[in-house]
Amino acid sequence: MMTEQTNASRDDGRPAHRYDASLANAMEERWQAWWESNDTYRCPGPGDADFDPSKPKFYCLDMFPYPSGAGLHVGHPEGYIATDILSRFRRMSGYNVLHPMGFDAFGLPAEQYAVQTGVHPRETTSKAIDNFRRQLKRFGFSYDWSREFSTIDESYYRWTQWIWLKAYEAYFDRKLCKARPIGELVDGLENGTITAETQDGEPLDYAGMDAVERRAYVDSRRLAFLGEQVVNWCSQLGTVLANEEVIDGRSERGGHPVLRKPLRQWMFRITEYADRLLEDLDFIDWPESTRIMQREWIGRSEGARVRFAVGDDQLEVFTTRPDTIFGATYMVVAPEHPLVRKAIDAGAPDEVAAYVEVARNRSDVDRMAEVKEKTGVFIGMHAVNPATGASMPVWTADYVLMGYGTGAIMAVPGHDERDFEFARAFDLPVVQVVAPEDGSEPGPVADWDQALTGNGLAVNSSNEAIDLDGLDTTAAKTRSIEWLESSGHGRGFVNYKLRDWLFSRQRYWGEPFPIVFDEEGNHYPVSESALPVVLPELDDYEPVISDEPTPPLGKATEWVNTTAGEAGVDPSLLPPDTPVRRETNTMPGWAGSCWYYLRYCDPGNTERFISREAEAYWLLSKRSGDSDRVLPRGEESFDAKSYHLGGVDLYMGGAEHAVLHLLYARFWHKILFDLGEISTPEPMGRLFHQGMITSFAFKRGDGSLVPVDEVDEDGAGNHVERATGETVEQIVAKMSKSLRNVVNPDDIIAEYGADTMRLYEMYMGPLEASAPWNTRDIVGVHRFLQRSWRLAVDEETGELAVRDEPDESVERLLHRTIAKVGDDIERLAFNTAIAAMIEWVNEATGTGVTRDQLGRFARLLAPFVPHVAEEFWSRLGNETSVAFASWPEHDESMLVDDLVEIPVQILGKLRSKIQVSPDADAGTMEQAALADERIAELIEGKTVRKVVVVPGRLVNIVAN
RNA sequence: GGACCUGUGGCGGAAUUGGCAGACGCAGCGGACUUAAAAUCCGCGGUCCUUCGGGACAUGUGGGUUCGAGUCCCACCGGGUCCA
Repeated sequence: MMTEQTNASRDDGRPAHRYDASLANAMEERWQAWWESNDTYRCPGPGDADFDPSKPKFYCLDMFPYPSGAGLHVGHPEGYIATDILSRFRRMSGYNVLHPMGFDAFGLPAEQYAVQTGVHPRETTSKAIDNFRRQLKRFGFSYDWSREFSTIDESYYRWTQWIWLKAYEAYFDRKLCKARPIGELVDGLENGTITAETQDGEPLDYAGMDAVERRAYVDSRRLAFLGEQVVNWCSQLGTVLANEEVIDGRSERGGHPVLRKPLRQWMFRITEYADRLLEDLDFIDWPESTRIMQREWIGRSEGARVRFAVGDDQLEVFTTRPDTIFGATYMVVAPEHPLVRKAIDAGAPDEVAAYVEVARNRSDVDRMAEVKEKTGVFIGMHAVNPATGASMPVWTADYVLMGYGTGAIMAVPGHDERDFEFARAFDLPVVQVVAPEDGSEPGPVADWDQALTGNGLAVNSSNEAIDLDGLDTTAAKTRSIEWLESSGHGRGFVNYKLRDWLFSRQRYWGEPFPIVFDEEGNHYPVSESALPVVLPELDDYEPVISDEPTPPLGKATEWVNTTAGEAGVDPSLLPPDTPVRRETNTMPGWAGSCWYYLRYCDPGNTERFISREAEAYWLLSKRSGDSDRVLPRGEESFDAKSYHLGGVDLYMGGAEHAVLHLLYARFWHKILFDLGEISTPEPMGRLFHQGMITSFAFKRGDGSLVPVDEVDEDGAGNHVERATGETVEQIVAKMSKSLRNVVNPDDIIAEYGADTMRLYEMYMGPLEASAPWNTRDIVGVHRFLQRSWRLAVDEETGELAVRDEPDESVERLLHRTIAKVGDDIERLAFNTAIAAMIEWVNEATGTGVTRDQLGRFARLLAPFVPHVAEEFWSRLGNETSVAFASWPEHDESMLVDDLVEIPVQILGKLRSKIQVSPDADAGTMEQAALADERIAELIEGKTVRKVVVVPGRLVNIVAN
């Protein structure tokens, strides 16, 4: 099948056929070309002539990369190598393996780079993609490149727009707890089966609304809706940012200041899905840490909303402790709260306005942090506590955030730590309304040095209408909510930290929204048949730096100002000649990555975003057995007992996406599931985060960093800065340009070959752990490949060199190795799998192997080092790729030795060893142990109190 | 401040269920081959003591459970991540 490899031309005196960098590189490139010309890794799916539906499926997905101009660094491929090993292993075990790759190419960095260089982002992006693809291919990954796409492809973002339209044309039915077409809401409202309500669940009078109000109401219920929100406007980036993208009051990317201002923006009603996003976390095989992060992000808390009278106004608060309402002694509102503005307008002291001005410029993080000094100011108003009738002062303080709950709290200083500290700082009254559960006596409140925050029994909590005294906290909460509801002072309420998802960006390099506005400002969808709405060409895509958001797409005036017919609005919605303005915002960078895993199943489909057949095959997996593929679709509820919730069998990627990307993708997936477009409620059944590859860096005595290439190591293991001769401390740090400790995979491959590089990254340690890159160590796995090569090939002649009869112990160990490597791959424990193969090669070195043994070894190697494996496989006379050879079998009886060595302990300390048959019973082992010469000597004159025997493991004699 | 993860030779790490701690690799040392070196092959290798049989101490520190603890429990110290 392939021509013979030779290195005969070299003149360095080394054997002509030694496995070294030049031989590895030549061989790897030769096999990569062969795979490409034979479509070796093309993966047929439903609808393809050569698709075999009888095989089980395995969908193995990497988080696709954002192709930066800098190219790959050695940290990138770690996860890709791991998934490639598992994909190859599954392929050899008889699975249809879907293992795709593509590029997440819209987004801010490309646009910023384009603005800097003046080159169109499409050009720079496609160059970066070409470079990434070249680098990835050089690793010999078994991706089906025929399925590759980028999120910037029109044939892809057409469907991104289509999915957005689906959300636009849907609402969330709170009774069914799922998305339904918006038409069902309109019908229900018209015939009275659905009651209109606010976002917070307060009823609205739909019948009493005029046509404009009705339209506004229905529009407000869409899953993708236009909301007026206080947004994070970053004038330097020229865009608004999601809360998640703002850290410490600055943009996550670039660290530019962010201004808060109200703006009409496209939003996603992700809050409606809060409970389902929370509940389904229990059923997916994800790292616990990631599920915890998502739970905390969603931040569900049960409690009550309570209304307090403030003069003629009402002040509504959210509290998780409605049972402590009798202990509320003052109120606190966020500095941004409308009541503060009102107080200032009504002539509050100047210090109120001054305080608001200062607080406004502090970041949420600073404000939430436990600071020594509590700050705040009385705004000159009083609220009435509905439980006690007491008049309570209203303060404003920055420890209350406008973004959480209602931006106002009732302060219960006796039972809340921050309220307590605030009350002490400003000499506000403290009242005890909860007694400790254990019956202890906390003494008079004046002597307390901290709040009593735990659960307990209610005290001092009764009036004519309600008596909580003696109830435990849980019962008191329930009782107090009943009273709030019956008395009209409030109601039970579940609050979430999760906010609705701001989905508009004032950027050029993103997906346009398929929507237009008429002259009254009403919005109309572009019909499906008119998709995609293509991003117009612009000569000048620079953002307008201004405090007023001005999307660059506004500059494409001919594109923006069009007619309904031209834009593709359904004529039944709007006459074709109606003048309309296109939406000039674009979608954020997250959009394309929300559903790309679906598209890989059927990337060329022009009729649907994914065919139902492809989706059913690749995404729906039963918990056991694979024959029955009937879909639980339609009105039936999803049967979580029979099916995995998610379709992707393994999703590999960094933990930095634990919340945003993974939450957004789950949300989109659930919308599509509710609308019957796909058949699983979760996108990713199993998630795994590979660790980070770090790098050594060096620190001077004063803490400053020394570039890695300016440090030498002396013989004694000390590190010395070359320029000064001073000893520096070695530390482990993230790879970064400034530390000059970045390693480029191209260099490593040139020096050792891709197989060695793959092996090294997997041998560094457990996949989930971070480990420092150490180029010095690579030679170890390279030598392993050299020894493996020498087992098979005569280094002088290049001929296959095998023996005729197998060596007994080499054969025995090979069976063990096959068993261990298979097990280890299943557990993603590639480091120990490699160690096992090294042990076998060391055992066989000097002894030699047979053709048959080499064939099995080649198949063991195939997932890890596909090029070397393919070479061995081919030299053994096989015509087809080792990628589809079956995984070698092992004989269980070969795993058992005739005799095993058993440690014998006295009082838990190792004293001797005995040889017994592996299935020896406890009695036999005890006898053998006591009969052992050395043991007999040691227990001489002592009483044997007990003998612990673990058959096959050890004997422990308790004697004294 | 809280939650979770983590700590094993000079270094990366192994020990899958409580059962011989340190697999495998790097670096180091010794030997073979070589005029020499590289490469390769073989061997040694936690620390301390030793009469060379072995013994004592060892998985961040201190306690506990157990015949037996790197592994389980409690407290503390250091590192990391997330939340506040």
